[in-house]
Amino acid sequence: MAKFKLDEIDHQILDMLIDNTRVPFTDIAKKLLISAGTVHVRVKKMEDAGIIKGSSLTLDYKKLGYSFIAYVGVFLQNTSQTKFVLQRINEIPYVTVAHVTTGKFNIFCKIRAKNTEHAKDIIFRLDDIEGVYRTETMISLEESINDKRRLMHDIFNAL
Amino acid sequence: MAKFKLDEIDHQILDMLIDNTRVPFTDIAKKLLISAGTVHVRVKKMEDAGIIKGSSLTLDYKKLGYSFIAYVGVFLQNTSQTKFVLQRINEIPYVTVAHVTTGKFNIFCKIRAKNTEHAKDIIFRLDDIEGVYRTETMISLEESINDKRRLMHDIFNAL
DNA sequence: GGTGAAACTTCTAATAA
DNA sequence: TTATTAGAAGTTTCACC
Repeated sequence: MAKFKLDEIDHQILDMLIDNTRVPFTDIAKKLLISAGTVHVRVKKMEDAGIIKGSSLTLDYKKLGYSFIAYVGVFLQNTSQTKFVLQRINEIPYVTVAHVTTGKFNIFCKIRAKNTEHAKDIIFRLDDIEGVYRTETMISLEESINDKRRLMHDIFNAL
Repeated sequence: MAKFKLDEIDHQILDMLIDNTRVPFTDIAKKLLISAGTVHVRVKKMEDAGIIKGSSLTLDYKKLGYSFIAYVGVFLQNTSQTKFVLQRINEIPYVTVAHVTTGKFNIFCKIRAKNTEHAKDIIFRLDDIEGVYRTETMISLEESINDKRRLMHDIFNAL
């Protein structure tokens, strides 16, 4: 795959879309003083290149009754089981993301649950996976998400 | 704020939008055998209720040159400094999310960097924050993101 | 609540520059 | 590559169930 080079216009388009994917292309065009057709072509190109992988809603999980977040470090009996255990972990929908990591833990994952009771069930389920030696849980008392826009701004200035 | 109750139609609408926020309301309407106007009204209601907080692009950070992910546990000299340190941490755009946690660390955050060199700079910057005693880094060797759709499916069936 | 149609806005692809 | 254009498609409102 050829390396895709984004220019300033592309950056600005992404910048406008990153916080609201439903911004009309005509609005973007007006702001950037280009035509809506150009916006369309460029977005399509970025999609084709895989830079834009998709779009998603940001939901308020608290309002949906899922206010519990924790990180769970997983110790394996043997690192050769990593792939297998990772697959089992990914079968649990309440695990939002899992990482194979260096350092203390072999696998490290984030879970989203209704409450402590529910979290307990999820953690027990993780503990029960064949090859898992033990787990260690860190409960999130407060989550502070950084604006994607700021990272993007930095990415663009650094590129 | 009055508790907002989602019904089956709302779930289905969210289910269609969660993976692609630009799905036309007319498509959703057709699939759910309702009118496009109804879809519009319901989405607006969920936005007003704050269930839908926004929408965002999913970008391929690797393709943008940011292939390094790590989790950094932060030890504070004193927990009274939590708020202050959290604010300093959030000023770093490469920190995508930070949590105040129970357990080993006081604060726990995820960083996204270009490479190890860049990550080093970020971690040093974290170390340099006033009130930070020391940090502990776990490098992600492999990230496996779980489909939001699956969590949502479970949330809806549980509600 | 929901509908369906009208009025308005946006998208998209073809063509031209 | 980008702009223009025009028909297709989507959004949004509103009178009426």
